[in-house]
Amino acid sequence: MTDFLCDLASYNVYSQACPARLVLDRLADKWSLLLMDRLSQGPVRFNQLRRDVEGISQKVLSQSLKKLERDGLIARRVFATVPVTVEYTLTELGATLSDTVASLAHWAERNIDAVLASQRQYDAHNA
Amino acid sequence: MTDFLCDLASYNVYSQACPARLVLDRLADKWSLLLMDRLSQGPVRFNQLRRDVEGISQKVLSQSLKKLERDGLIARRVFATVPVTVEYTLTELGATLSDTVASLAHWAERNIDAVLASQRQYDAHNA
DNA sequence: TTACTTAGTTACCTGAAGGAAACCACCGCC
DNA sequence: GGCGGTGGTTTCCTTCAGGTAACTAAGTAA
Repeated sequence: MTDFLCDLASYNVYSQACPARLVLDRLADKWSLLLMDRLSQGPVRFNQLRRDVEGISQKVLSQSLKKLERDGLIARRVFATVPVTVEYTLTELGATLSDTVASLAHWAERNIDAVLASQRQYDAHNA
Repeated sequence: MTDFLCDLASYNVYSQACPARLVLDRLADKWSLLLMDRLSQGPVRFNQLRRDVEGISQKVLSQSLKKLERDGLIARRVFATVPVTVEYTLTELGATLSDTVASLAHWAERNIDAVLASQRQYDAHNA
């Protein structure tokens, strides 16, 4: 079994050692995709993100942003205003990912009804 | 702040109540994306999946497949062979998602080096 | 002087995800 | 009779992501 995804780099996402799994794992948390999607619309400040992405706590927002920044997907810029302003933007690298992220979120939006219907049917069948 | 993703359905992915978050959360576990990607290449049996997707345990594989089936993304077919054969395939709904999933995994593969480099730089800077 | 804003950090706690290992039934093979 | 393969379930345990709440610090406005 081979996979086109990893052949060129002689990696295999299905392999435990494949570093691409790190990327997948990073995005596979509760908030990263949502934050990436929000930032794809333009620069946003910390508290604005916190208000926009409902339900995220200050701590987790801070942690998530740090991880995304460490991965080079977003950039953090501090402005010496009063009070201090911190602006987050997608990097070029992050921007290359945003289309995919958007299409994922877009898919969720378009197909949520089908998914919910399937869940109801499944639950009814196994009741 | 509005989002093109949810406007038509009067949903908002950033809203806690948006059901699309359910989909995002479902995919945001350790194995779902990997399993979807593996199944996008064609039908696979249980133990074949287990062998291919390195590191997944029998229990978690079983659980993940059930959830994906419940969501209508994959189908389970039992063949009365000896020993019994169980084959998993993407549904039509699942197939519409596989392109996006593949592009996400593909992105990870192409850009893993940039991500790892960014991590090293970040860690060096904050040492 | 009190309160509010900015952007965080820290401590504590809990639930759920996931790993390990054993167990099940069925059957073929040798 | 014991081993291997099929496809699971169950139990137990641990880890960690994430939630809550309090705290910091600097400055502004009432």
